[in-house]
Amino acid sequence: MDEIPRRLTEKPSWLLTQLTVHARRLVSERFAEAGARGYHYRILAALDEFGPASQADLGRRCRVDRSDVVAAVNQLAELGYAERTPDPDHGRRNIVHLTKAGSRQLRRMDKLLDGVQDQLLGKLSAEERATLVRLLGRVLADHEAG
Amino acid sequence: MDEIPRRLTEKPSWLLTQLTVHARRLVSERFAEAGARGYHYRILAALDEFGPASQADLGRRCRVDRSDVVAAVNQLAELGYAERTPDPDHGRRNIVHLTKAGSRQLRRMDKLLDGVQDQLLGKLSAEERATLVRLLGRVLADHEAG
DNA sequence: CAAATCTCAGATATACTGAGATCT
DNA sequence: CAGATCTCAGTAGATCTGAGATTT
Repeated sequence: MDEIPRRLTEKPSWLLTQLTVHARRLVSERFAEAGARGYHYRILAALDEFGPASQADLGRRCRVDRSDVVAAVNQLAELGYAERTPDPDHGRRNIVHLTKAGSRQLRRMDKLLDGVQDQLLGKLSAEERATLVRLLGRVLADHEAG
Repeated sequence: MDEIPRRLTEKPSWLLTQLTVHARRLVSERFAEAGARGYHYRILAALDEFGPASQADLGRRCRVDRSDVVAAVNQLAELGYAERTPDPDHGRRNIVHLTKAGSRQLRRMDKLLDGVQDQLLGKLSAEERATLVRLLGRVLADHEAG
């Protein structure tokens, strides 16, 4: 395996981007088996945890652009995992809600993702994994806040 | 700030991809000030540490696709940061080497990146930063190896 | 013929921007 | 009018694929 320049391997920004490449590949390969995409999981997760919501809310919660929520909800609706109904209190707004098939699909994706996290974190101990998740979570929270 | 579904915030793959979004933005904004791109830094770093190399070697060392090395070296050559000369021992192969201006540009980018790491890791202590870099490095090494 | 190299042309998924139409 | 929403069309950067030409 070719040696990577030290300037890169010492920098958190490089480590993050490179690891993300691996993570994305693992995730999208698994999801592809279930005919799903990353955006689908995000949106299904938000619908499951917070209940029916407008597309704008879904986008804000899942960090998905307003524009991409449209396409993702279209796909979820075609697959029968979500339904879009007009909001009676607001003509322009839609209310998106989870179907039973959508719940099942979410649980299916949960299992696929559990496997991915194991593949991803490889040989880290349970304690090291927890530390990593805690540190990443704190850094992300700092950026989300400020 | 809208609440993120727990399913997401608990998963390392989500944390990595979201943090990478922030990291990339910080890096590319800084690099843009110097008229540079991420691939430029990778390649300049490899040239500096390992000396002149073929484009194929550069690609392997920097994890840049063969196809994108071509474009990046074109740009570096136009900017006067690298030179491409045919390999006398191998007709098809080029040898890329760093110019003095390239060395200076690399050091300039080093300084920009130092600032980025501080912005990126925000409020983590020195010890926490070291832990994070160590854990990320181990995970990445596992994937690179296997 | 196999294997490595360089190059181009195009695809992909994620993220984003601008604009327009609709509604409160 | 401001402000939120939905939608479309298009852009941008990073990564990768396929193919062809060249050379060992």
